[in-house]
Amino acid sequence: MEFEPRDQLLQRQKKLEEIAGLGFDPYPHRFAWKQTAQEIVSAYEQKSAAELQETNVNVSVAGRILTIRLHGKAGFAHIQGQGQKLQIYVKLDAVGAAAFQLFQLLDMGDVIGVSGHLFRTKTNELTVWVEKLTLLTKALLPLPEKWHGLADVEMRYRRRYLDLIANERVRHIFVQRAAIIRYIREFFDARGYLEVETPMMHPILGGATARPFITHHNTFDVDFYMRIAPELYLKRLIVGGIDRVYEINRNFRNEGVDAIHTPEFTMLEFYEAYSDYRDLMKLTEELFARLVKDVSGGMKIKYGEHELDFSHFESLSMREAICKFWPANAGNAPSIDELSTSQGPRSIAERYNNFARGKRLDLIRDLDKSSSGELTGALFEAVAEAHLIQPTFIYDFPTDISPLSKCRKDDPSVTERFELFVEGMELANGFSELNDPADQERRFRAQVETGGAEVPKEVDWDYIRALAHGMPPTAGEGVGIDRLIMLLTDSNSIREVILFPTLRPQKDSDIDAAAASEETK
RNA sequence: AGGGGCGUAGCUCAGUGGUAGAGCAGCGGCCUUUUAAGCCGAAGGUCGUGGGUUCGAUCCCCACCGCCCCUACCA
Repeated sequence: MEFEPRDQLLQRQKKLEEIAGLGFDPYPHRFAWKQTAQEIVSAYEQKSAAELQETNVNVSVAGRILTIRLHGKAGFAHIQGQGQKLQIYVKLDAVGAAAFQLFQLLDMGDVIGVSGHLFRTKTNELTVWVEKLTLLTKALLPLPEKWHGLADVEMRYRRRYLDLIANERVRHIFVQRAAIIRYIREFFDARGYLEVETPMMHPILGGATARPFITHHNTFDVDFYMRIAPELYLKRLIVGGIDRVYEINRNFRNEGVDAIHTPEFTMLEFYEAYSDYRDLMKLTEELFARLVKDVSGGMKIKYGEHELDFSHFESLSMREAICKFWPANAGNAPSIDELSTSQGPRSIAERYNNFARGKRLDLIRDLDKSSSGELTGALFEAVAEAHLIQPTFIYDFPTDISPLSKCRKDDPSVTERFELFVEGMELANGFSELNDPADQERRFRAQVETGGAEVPKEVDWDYIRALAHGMPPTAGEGVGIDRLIMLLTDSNSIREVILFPTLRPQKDSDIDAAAASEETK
């Protein structure tokens, strides 16, 4: 072991030997606790000093020492178990000479168990009057600073264990994350959905447009793609008669990393037979409203500077959104009719680019190479997306950017597809699933011809075959769980809601030193 | 990928073209109801790495490494 701070490590190793020398086991195997700190606090925090004295509540509780205040022949400490802090009072007279000697050798970070009774101090803090003190684990490295906690963002992510000990909010976020996901499961289970797990390693790319991670299977001697979406497998299950199905699991996309993107992220995907995208919009509104209520108690949540109101969801077609948020001074505002013509989006994009050049905004690129559907999508992103702060459904996505969605009967240039935006962030994407195998084959072929790293190299014939066996009319949706949790926990980065976010692997001094000591063995 | 910012003691942070400081943690001592405990004492640093400018660089310049923010791609 060659960790920093070297002097404190050595000091603690010395104490460890002293403790062992006194006959105490520094790493015992178990501790017969009777209560958690949480149980003690919730049961007795309302009890007065007199009540505690009368009932003489005996407790046995374990936790990590966060602070120590030694006063000669007595001392206070706070221990923390399951996120709950609890003060203990250790007095020479009460624990005896040997245990007090042990107490004096303890450091912040050590894990201990204490038995005794509850009382209140002069300042009325609920405290354990320790009668028996047991060391449960000696910590050889110190905790971060007790008042400011751990602030260095990089170290918070790399050594999440310290972040969790030092920063209460971090623990709370992951408790909430678990509760939110549990709630989602209950929501779908109650509606007759079956939760499944489908492959993470795919022989053919599909279900989304994204650059994949590629891995290799030795025995088969073939490459697999880490999945970018479970979509095509879940729809095979719809063909197989699992009429309501969902999966909550990781997707992997080999793309940019920023506040709302990370290479592995958690996605909820769900599919229900005999419904269409309108049904899913209703379901989505209900799910989100319930989650918000569960977390906040009301229909509103605070996110950064904004107050987000989930009691009402705005709803706009993509073309409407472009018209609505068309910037002033950007020339003639487009109309729905103009956007619906075959050359409309192109001339509108030109108008936008002329405006953007003057404002030094980013241009819509590849005007000549793009289809009118692609340009409509690009216009939406350029003009409207950032304005969608309050919960807003955008629907009627262009067909050529929606290869898995059903077209509208009255307008084949758009599909029965929607996305939910909050805080300018895409949170959900759902549509009436394309179930015409011939149409699906045409669109897959078109994709393969287009080419590109984010597009499948071959047609997924087994998926087409599944559709040929008949997939009932079905609606399906994906929800970015991490982003949802960002919103519900008022977190400004996706890395705040992922326990061990993907970071560049480190060559830190600790690792180097450890490696060095490995070599010298 | 482009632009901006940051990197100083184990942690949280000051600071300066003349080789560096505080608080906490750690160490020695005092203290039997403290709570960011207190008091006394001592210790702790190749100022991210490598170049350059300079009599002299932690500070100015360049490159690199890492992280953060914004923009672009993407969910």
